[in-house]
Amino acid sequence: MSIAKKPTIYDVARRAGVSITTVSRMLNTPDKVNSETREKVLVAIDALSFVPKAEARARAMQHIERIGVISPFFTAPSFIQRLRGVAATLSTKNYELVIYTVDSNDHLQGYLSSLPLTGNLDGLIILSLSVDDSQVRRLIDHGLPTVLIEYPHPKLNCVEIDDAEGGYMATSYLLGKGHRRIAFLGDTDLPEYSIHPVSLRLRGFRRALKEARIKLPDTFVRLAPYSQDQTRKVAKELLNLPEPPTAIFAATDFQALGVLKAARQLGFRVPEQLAVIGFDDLDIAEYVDLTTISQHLDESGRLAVELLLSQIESPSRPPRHVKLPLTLIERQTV
Amino acid sequence: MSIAKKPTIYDVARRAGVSITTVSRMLNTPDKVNSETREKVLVAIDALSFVPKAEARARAMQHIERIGVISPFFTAPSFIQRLRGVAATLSTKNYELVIYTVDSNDHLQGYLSSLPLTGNLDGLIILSLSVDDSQVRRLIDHGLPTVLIEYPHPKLNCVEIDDAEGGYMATSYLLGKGHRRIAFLGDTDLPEYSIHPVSLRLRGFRRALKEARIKLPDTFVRLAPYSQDQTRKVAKELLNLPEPPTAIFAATDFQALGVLKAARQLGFRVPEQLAVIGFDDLDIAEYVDLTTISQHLDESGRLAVELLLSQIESPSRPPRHVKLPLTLIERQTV
DNA sequence: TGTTAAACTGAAAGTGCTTTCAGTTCTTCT
DNA sequence: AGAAGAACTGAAAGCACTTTCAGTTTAACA
Repeated sequence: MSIAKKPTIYDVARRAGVSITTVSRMLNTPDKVNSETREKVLVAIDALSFVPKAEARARAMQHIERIGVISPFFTAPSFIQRLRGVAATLSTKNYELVIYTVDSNDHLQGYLSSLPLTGNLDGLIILSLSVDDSQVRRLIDHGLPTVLIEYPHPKLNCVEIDDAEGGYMATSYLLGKGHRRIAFLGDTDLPEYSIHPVSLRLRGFRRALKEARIKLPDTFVRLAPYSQDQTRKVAKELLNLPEPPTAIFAATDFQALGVLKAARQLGFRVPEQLAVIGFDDLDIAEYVDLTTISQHLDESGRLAVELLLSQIESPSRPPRHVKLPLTLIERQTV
Repeated sequence: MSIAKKPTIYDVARRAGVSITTVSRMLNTPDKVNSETREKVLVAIDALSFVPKAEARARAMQHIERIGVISPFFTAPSFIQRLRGVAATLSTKNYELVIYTVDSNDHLQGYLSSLPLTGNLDGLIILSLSVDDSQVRRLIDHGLPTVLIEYPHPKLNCVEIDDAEGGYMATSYLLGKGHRRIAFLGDTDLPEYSIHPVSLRLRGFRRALKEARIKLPDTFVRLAPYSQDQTRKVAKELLNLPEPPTAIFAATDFQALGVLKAARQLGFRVPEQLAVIGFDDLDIAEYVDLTTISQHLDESGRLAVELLLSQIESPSRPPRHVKLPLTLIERQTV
């Protein structure tokens, strides 16, 4: 063994008979180099067992091309669909996507305090999680561009959803179809700290009924844990009431599915005997012909990435808040 | 207020009224700097809350364990469910999860050549993508522990699915229920390079029929692009045949959904007039009561992570191949 | 007071890599 | 065959620091 000098791209370039530029390109944007050249370089790299020095790279690159997403542990399909929008947009941009899933507030806390410091993120997207003022301060102080989805904050970029309006829309639609006995089925997965989207949807629901001067029996507002079984159980209770509702507004599509199944099992015909409207417009909604409020989940992810990138480019830009329009998707369950 | 740029030693030097050299020395060999100067520099550093960039990054990079997942651009729900298994398992392990989505073979090629070098990865999971020998060689040469899901390779750890067997199981089940006119509906999303899982499922299907001495009309094997519309269209063609099948084996749950919808639209009662069996056992399958072959998608992700971690711990261990058992889930569509 | 060595300091030359920009080659279309 | 473009490639200019080396100061001593 001779003097073990670490090979650099210069060595690789010389050996491969190309310029260092080409070697670098081969490493970073391989699709922009001819496959023959690529092969040559690869051979040289392997022969020298060359490893690019991370530190030098970091220096030369003004940004690291990594963006992080903090998401609740993704069992909920809506998170995934948002994430898909993020991934789709990012994949064309040559950014690395790092996923941090959190299952508790503590966990989130932890990420929020360490992530800005380690400094190897160009930007951060926080999905369906609420952050408090002090955490926001830290993010801003450390200059980590951030965008929030679903739980807005005045000092940061946000993609907001007008949940109350959505609840109002759904309810008005049901009202317009002549329903007067309308029930609400939401979930109980309440984050203790901030306003839960489902609560806002309920608020919109209440407002619509109030404006239509329809009194709402207490028994018509039900919350069930976010699971199929529980939802089905509660839906059945609703349908077994002496005077059951003629329509149910489920706060999420996922729960609408539970309602639909309960209805089927109890022999209610949809939409003739029971109308069901959901909220989200998950992929599944289309398969099961669920009428729902679309909140353009994929789009929200896309938008978040765009906000983030533009913030990364011009860090001094004031934060933007974008509210995605909600759309009523008429299908077969109302 | 906006603190845009991170400070560099130039900023510190200017502020302290010294040269960058001095700042650097102050940082690295403080004892070689006059204590007054030292004080000045220190003040400037604090004022700007300066952190040497590259160093911070290098440090951060060293201590964080990262594992990467290369996945086809995830529109298919099955990828997502596998990914979920990966994320779930990793979240307890204090690893960073980096996602690379690819949309073409070139793209994959690119990642495979650069990731082992610049990726800074401790391990790699390749999801539903086939890699050729030379790429495998490189992964091994560079000592990047890797596990493959769905497309196996002898030299690497793999989580395999016995697709042919699954096709056989599904078909036998249908046969057992008395069906004799059984059609197959697969997708056409064939990767040019290797054996497509759907082809294997078809193979199992054919074998089961052959063993039962049932002749299979050519019209009963259909391929549709992986989309709801297309699938529905093809399913309808099948059902509009003069002698339509009494059962359809859909190569994926996603397509089974299309079949179900087509059946509903054409007024076929399921399972009385048409039995449908899928493959995958997506979450949705349960909601729609689809009878299907479960390939334990979440579990495959979990397993992959475990194989990977154990390989990271003992790099010299020979590659393992694990075949997850398939399970027939009886629900309401057969 | 003049020397001289010790203690500092800053300009400039690396460090290993990325990226811009202009030039070269290869296609394709007319 | 020629023109217009697309696809590649390399020279050179960074990036954020570290290090060398040639000065300046300062201190100390005769």
